[in-house]
Amino acid sequence: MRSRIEDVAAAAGVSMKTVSRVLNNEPNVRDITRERVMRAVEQLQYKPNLSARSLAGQRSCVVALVYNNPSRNYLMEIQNGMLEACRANHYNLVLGPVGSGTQRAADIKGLFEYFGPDGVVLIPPLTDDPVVLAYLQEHGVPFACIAPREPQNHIGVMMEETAAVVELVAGLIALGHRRIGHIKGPRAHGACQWRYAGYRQALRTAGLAYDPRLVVQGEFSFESGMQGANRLLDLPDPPTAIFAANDDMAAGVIRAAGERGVSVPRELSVCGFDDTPIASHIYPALTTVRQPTSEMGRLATLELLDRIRTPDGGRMVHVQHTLLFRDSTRAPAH
Amino acid sequence: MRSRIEDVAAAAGVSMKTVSRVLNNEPNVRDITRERVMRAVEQLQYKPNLSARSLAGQRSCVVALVYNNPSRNYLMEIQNGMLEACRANHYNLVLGPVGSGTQRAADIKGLFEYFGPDGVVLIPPLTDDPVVLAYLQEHGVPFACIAPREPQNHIGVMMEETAAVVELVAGLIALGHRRIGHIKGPRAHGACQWRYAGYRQALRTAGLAYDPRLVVQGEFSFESGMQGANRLLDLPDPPTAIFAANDDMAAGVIRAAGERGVSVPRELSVCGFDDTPIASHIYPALTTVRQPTSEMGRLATLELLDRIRTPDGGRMVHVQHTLLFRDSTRAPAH
DNA sequence: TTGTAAGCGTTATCAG
DNA sequence: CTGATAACGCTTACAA
Repeated sequence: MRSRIEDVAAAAGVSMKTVSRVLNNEPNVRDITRERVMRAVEQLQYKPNLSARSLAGQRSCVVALVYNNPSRNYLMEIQNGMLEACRANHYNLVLGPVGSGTQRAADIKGLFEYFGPDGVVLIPPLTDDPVVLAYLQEHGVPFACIAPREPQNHIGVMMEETAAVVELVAGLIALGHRRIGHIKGPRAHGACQWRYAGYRQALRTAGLAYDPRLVVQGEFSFESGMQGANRLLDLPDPPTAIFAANDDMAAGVIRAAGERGVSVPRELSVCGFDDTPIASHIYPALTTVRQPTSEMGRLATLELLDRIRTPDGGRMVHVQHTLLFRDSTRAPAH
Repeated sequence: MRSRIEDVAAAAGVSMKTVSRVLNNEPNVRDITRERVMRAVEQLQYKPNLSARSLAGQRSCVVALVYNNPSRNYLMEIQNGMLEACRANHYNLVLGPVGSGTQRAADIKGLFEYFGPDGVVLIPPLTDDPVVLAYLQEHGVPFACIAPREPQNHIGVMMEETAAVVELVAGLIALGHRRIGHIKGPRAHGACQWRYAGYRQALRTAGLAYDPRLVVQGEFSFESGMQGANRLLDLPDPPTAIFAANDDMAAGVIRAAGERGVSVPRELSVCGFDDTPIASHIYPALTTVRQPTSEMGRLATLELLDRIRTPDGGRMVHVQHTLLFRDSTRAPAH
């Protein structure tokens, strides 16, 4: 049979409460006592019963990852990072997919009624969702945001996306490109505004005029990348380079170019954002920006746990990007 | 405050135990009583407390997905399917990544000590892992397998992979291909033996000789697909078509061909297996076999829950494959 | 610094 | 068929 806290107490010659104090890192225990308890825990291979702990402690020891439509790869990376942080802190991770439209309010309500997570991590595009944010704030649920549009109001993790894109587009300009197209991400994603801002800023810095015809709206999907590319390449004066706001769309651009007989990178340079596996698996390999996504999941969870444990704990952490110039970009033809 | 079972009992004018009986679909409750209780549950918006239930009921209401190194897309699909089945049955899903080598025994032990899942779903390559299977059997833990090498001994889900590959390779032969290469998946994956068997069977049926030089070992990775393709294309008499045991390797084949100036599908036909997103996002789009992966996760979970609830419950479910002939295959050049 | 006793919200036992 | 009462293993008062 599995050992209980009572057995540990007996073995260490102390009371249950003292064992509980040691296990929860509470103060007011002498070091000697603490050690004695730890030894008993070791010997008996004691593992706390999570259900009992939750029931008595009126907390769930659960954090939820709440999401809606993210790219599978992105979600998987975030999830892995969160899992790591959860395990290290004896928390459990619950997945909280929510539907769209009116469904999402009901879904998040159900998640809380059922699992009662002690806190929540939000990823785009839900990071900026007013319905979800309102629910969490009203119910006083601690939450951490990944890549929110308004970082100053929240705790969580972010990357300087604008700066990253400025560097990326400046790289294209340095190669000699003067007409650079952009395929935007969906409006609901706050991050896409940062990426668009970086595109414009890079042009401005280089003294290049902004041509609105070179900017088209995408939806982050491969197909929307193809459509966007076709629109841009149909222009009387088409761009020599296209920056798509994510890798899936950039892959769509490469595919569309291939189908039109436009050679990448000889006749068209393409770059994306995220460095998902597809970026290095398509031909030619994609120039893109790498986010430390898994690390962002881990850090967001850490900040969330901080906030859970202390009312004003947690802050907005910044992580670094990495530019990856690969085979899909080159100096323009002439 | 959240309503408890006691409140429901009071509202319905019955005892707590009777409410519990109704909630757990236990027998020995009159229909009238049952209805009365249900109405009270509705009115009070009663939701059971999971921790209390686990503590008292000596079960965790948790099923674990135990995995090791699968493709991210595959894992994500399985996970989604499991999540659906778990939610529908008021079970919680816990992710159980395990390391390799000696680590995996410790990891799975830790998973059980910590979460005590009521059952486990195994996916390749862990489905066939003797260490993991031994642990589960010794501890009497119910488990379901996805795509196991020895389906007759387990409950879970499988697809007729051999038959699928026979159809696929027969398709290549029908196009006129006579020298067809194969890049195998890792040995630890039982499924790869089925795929290899299908390749050989299709050749045999068509009366084509088996040439061992046309079969190379891969590791399911994009890179190993590139390596395998290079080895096959370096042969004095290279194949006109290559069947890679999964899509990532097939994508690697296309990339390697591109880098050598070999045109796909004009000079080389390529096909994969799984229909992951990359299959439709690379250029040319990949001919492949679709598995209903998410559905497999869902079905495996249902069989597992059946087995958890009744000692001999659960069986090996078969699911259908779908052949997808796309742009990466064509009749050979001459 | 430590211990005692009373819950936490269910399910299981066993009696009606 | 139904109900009172004792677990389940832990934490939180409160006492010492």
